[in-house]
This record gives sequence, C-alpha cells and structure tokens, in this order.
Amino acid sequence: MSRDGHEKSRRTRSKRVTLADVARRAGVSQTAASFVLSGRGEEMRISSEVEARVLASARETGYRPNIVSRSLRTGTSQTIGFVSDTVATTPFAGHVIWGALDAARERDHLLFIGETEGDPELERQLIETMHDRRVDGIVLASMYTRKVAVPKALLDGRAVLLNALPRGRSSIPSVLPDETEAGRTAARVLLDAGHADGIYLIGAGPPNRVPKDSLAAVQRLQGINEALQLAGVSIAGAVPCPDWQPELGYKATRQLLEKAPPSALICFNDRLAFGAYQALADAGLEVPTNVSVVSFDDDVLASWVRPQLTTVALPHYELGRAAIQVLLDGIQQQPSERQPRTHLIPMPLRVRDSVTHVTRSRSRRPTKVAL
Amino acid sequence: MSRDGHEKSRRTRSKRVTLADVARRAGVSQTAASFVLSGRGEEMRISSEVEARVLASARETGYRPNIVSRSLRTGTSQTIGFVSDTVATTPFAGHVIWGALDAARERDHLLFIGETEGDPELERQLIETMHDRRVDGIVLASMYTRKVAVPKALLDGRAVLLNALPRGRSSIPSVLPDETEAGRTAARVLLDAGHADGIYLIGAGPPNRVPKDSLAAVQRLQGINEALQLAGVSIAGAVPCPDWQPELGYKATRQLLEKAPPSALICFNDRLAFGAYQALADAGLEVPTNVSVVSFDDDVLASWVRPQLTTVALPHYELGRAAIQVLLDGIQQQPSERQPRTHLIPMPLRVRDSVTHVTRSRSRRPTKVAL
DNA sequence: TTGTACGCGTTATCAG
DNA sequence: CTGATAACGCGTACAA
Repeated sequence: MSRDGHEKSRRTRSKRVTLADVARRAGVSQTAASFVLSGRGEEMRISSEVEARVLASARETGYRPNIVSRSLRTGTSQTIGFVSDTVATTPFAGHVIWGALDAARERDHLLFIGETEGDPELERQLIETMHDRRVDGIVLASMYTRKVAVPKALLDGRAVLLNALPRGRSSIPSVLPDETEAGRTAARVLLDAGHADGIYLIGAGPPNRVPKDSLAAVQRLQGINEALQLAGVSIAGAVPCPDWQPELGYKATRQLLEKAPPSALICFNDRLAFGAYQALADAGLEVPTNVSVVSFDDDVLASWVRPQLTTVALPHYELGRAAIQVLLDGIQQQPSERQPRTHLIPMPLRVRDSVTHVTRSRSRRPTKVAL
Repeated sequence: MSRDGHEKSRRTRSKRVTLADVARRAGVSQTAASFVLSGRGEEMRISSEVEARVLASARETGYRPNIVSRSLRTGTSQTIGFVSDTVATTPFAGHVIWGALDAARERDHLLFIGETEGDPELERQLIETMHDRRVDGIVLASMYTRKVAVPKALLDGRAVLLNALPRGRSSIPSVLPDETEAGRTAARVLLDAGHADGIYLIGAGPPNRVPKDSLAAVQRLQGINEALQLAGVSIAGAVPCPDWQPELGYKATRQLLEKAPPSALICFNDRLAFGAYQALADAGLEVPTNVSVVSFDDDVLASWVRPQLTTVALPHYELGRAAIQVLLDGIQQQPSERQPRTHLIPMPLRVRDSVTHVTRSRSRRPTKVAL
C-alpha cells in the first residue's frame, strides 16, 4: 500500500480515483461508500465504524465524485445556463454575471454562459446545446429591459427571464429592476431639494416616443410623472433622444439651453447626463450651482465625472443573484406552490454632488410623499 | 406510428429521444445509427439505404445526442472552463469573454465561467469543481497583466494563462497583449507628430515604481523608452501614480502643471488620461492645441471624452479568442510538436483627436523607425 | 456490412 | 445494516 499523497504528487496526470477505489480501499461495498459520502449514512444506518473508514479512505485518496456520471444517473447536472443577447458592450453584464455566479456557487452550481448577439437562430442553438449538457435551468438575460419573444427551445426545461418580460402569454418567471419606482425616486430627489419649476427631461418625454422597445424608458417616465403630479409639479419640458449616448445627451441639452434656462435636469441615463455636463460647461453653467442633475443607472461614469452624479442605480448584482435564486427555487418547488410571476428588484438611490437645494416661494415641498 | 412533430409539439416536457429510439425507428442496430450520426458511415461502409433511414429517423424525432453520457464514455465534455480573478469591474472581461465565446462556439464547445475574487482558496475550489465536470481545459485569466502563481489544481488537466505569465518555471502556455510594442507605438505617435521636448509621463516613470506587480506598466514604460531613445529624445519628466484611476490622473497632472508646461502627455491608461483632461481644463489648457495626449487601453471613455482620445487599444476580443485557440490546439496536438510558450497579441493604435502636429527646430523626426 | 455486448462512474433497487 | 445488480445513454471492440 502506497502512502497517500504519493499519487497526488505525481507530475503526470493520474487517473482520477473513483468511488469503487474508495470502497475497495475501505474494505466495504460501493453502496456503503456511496451512502456515506452522500451524507445519508445515518438514514441508512451505516455503522459508524464503516462510516469512518469510508471517510478516511476518501480523504486519503483525495476522492472527488465524477459529476458527469452522476448527471447521467440522476438527470441533474449542478449546472445552469446563462444566455444573454449582449455581454460585451456594457458593464451591465459583468455585475449581473457576478451576482449570478455568487448565487450559483452558494448552491454548488456552475454557470455556462452564451451570447446570442440578438440572433434568434443562435439563441435557439445555444439553448439546445445547453440542454444537451443537461443544464438544470436557463437564465435568458436581456441587456436592456424589454419584452422578448420566449424561444420555444426554452420550454424543454426550467427557465427564467432576466431584465425582460415575456411577450404574450407565458408562465415563465421574470426578474426585473423596479424602474417605475426608480422614476419616482429620481423625481423625489429634486422635489425634496425644493425644485419645482424648470425641471426638464433629457432622453425621453411626453411629446415623443421613447427609444425602441425599451421598457425602462416608459417606466422611468411613468414614475417621474407620478411623483411630480403627486407633488403638484409639472414638467417644464423634455427633449427625447433616439439613443442614450453621451453625444445625444450633449445635443439635446444644447438644444434645450437655446430655449430655456433649466433649474434641474432628469437625464434618462448617466451617459446622457455625461453629455449634458459637457453642454452645460460649454454654456458656462455650473453643476449643481446653476443646474441640478439626476440620472439613472449608476454607471462607473457617474463617480468619475466632476461633480459626481446623483443617480438611481441599476442593481446589476442583485438582478443576477435573484435570477439564479428564482430559477433554483422553482426547481425544488412543486408546481402547486407557484411563485409570483415577476420579481421586481429595487433600484437604490446614490446621493452624490449634482443636486443642490433651492428655496422658492412657489414650490410646495412635501418632505415625504406617501404612496 | 405517430407522425413526427407530434411529440415535439407536446406542451409537457417530454423525455428526450435517445439513440436507441432512433435506431429502433429506423429498424437498424444502435451501432449502425451511431456510426451514421457521427459521420463515420462511409468509413464503416454502412449501406446508403440504411444511412438514409437513420438520418431520416433522427431528423423526424428531433434527436440530439446526450453530451453527458457521451462525456462519460469518451472522457471529453466539449466544455471549457474560464476562470478569472475579477469579471465585474472592468469592461475587460466582457470583451475577452466575448472572444472566448466565439472561438469556443466555432469548435462546438461551451464555456463555464468562474470568478476567484483574488482568493486562492476559491480559485482552487473553482478549478476542482470544473475538473469534476470533466472540462477539456481551463483558461485562467487575470484582469491586468502580471505574473501569477500557477495553482497546482491546474496541473490535473490542460490549461492556458490569459493576460498572465507563470511565476517560476512552468510549461503552461500564456496569451498576452504585446505591451512593449504598445509602448513603442504610443511614443512613435508623438514623435511622428513632431513632439520631442516636453513629453511627460502620467502614471509611471523612471524615478518610481509602477503600481503593484503590473507587467503592463513596466513593459509600456520599456517600450516608450526604447522608441524615444531610438529617436534621440528623452523624457521631460514623469509623475507616477499608485493606482490608475481618474482621480490620481487628475492630481498627478495638477502636480505636473505647477512645475512645467508640457507639450505632450503619455498617460498609462485612459482613466488617468480622463483625469488629466480635467486638470488641463482647470488650468485653461486645451487638448490638443496646447497639449497632446496619448494613452493606453481604448476604454469606452476614450471615445466619449472631448476631444476623443488617441490611444493604444487592449485587444480584448482577440485575447479571449486566442486563449481558446491555444488551449484547443494544444489538446489535439501531440506532446512532441510543442507550441511556443507565450503568445503575444498586438495592440492596435486608435488614432483620434488628442494629438496635434507640432514643428520645432530642435526635433529630429524620423518618419519610420526601423526596429 | 451489421448486430451483440461491455464499460464509463454513479445512484437506486432489492434481496440477504 | 450490507452487497450484488440493474439502469442512465453512448461508443466501440468483437463476433456474426
């Protein structure tokens, strides 16, 4: 009998030790070893002496179960598929995946990832390939909040939509940021600081449509309107943008400045706000002294910019984490005890330096707005 | 016999069709079906009539091989592990993973991902967990270019280091950006534009150490020095920064401006350059009219900033892609025909608007520097 | 040219 | 309490 540690230290890739090896070394049956190692020794009334021998044998040989063969037998692979439409461009994916990774690891699952690049055919292939690997479930993530067509391939197994709502009827659960409440939050920041007149919107607004099929845009707008109306304040104006990039924010703000002097800007995301900053600087206006700015997302930009941006953060990490939790909880549960269909994740406010307090006679300032 | 498509359209999750089903339906043996479907029908001289029947049967039933059971049999899982120290904070990971994903998909592999958060224990667990899933190989990626301790767990299988070099002796292959050449490129941009006097470094420099164990810093610096010396130009000065964040770039540049009026700045990354921009603006200096700026990385920032930054790009996508290629090629190859140990990926120059041409009598300006 | 039988490493069933 | 034995789905020597 070679001392343990000998085979472990071999440079050459040694064959992995199997359950049979562990059992043989412990002088017991494979069955006994299996029960002990799966923690069901008590339940099966395995003698504590045998149990000790098995445990020792496993430890000494550095035994690790072969998940592949276990999957073949049990049908569960301890594996989850994460497929998104775009992983690369925005920091969105990074933090979402981070949250998903943490949640998965806590429950001993590994994550497959895939990217569809918006191609439905690729999406189908990816989902099928993952099912071929017998994933326990699939998270289908969208880069920006919207309604998506649920691929039929998804119906072959468990699935959760992340940052997306199913188009049409579907019982598939969704995990989303609470954009409406975020809109209210942004508006309240301004209201609480005494702003009332001269609040302008950059990115979207009543007169025009919001970009593409973005749900975030309509919900943020709705939340803003709700909070403002509740306070008896109305929007002074809005400049819509077809796309939410710095360049567009710059142009929109310049356009706005030609007509009116704003007291505060609600930018529909940080990139627009970044553009707005540049336009304000060009016009000799100072943030927040002359103009207050609030926005959404909490992009890295928000804390790089001077003064740092007050913004309502997308809870990337929490979104990823919640998606995995919903997926895994759904697997364990009986179909009878259904979970709610859509899970809204709160968007926290990051108070920084871009909003200043103003006092105006005309402004009613409710310190707390009850909803 | 039910018409095909019937079982496919069932709402209830139907059991997947197996190879045995396909064979039975085609009226042939499993072996024959297996050979046909693995494309070795010719080789095994299966009658074309049988081949047609098998193919039809597979198509009609929507047969998909069970990769799990195949893995158990063959030992290969069509799966690669991608573990990095940090996936979330920088846009680095996104594009690297994108490249890895593409390369993997082209060769019918799926990617597991994991994040160590810099914790060696977590790293070991992750690698072992992936080996438990019988991955064909593992890419160990680092967020910033540096030397890493190769975890012993990695030696149980194939592996490639990405954006990292092994500390100490190791035969493990590495894939890295060519930072030294990038340094030369940055310097040449300035030289070609006629700059000679007044070139300052922000982020690192001769007098001080570079941040942490960053390889990028020393290699960029080395490249810059080489190119400059070759042109008979010497650095006017340098302000090192302990960390490469906008705030530090801002401070470093302010500090520099107190002493000297620079003609050009080489910032060690775009975030530093972003800070430098702010400091220059504060001082009433205009880019590129008064001061030219070059930097590294091609962060998204570089094209958001005004004027847009001329920068030497990190080839994120290509790095990820190359890592997978090296890994997969290494698997197929015999140990005899070894590949080179380290693979250098070129860093392309992105010419934008932050460098202006100057003409000075003192400057020798070699249009092409032969190396 | 085709079919039979075995093994990959586990889990699970069912007699001792 | 334990130990054969049968799956899980696929690939492949080996026999027919």
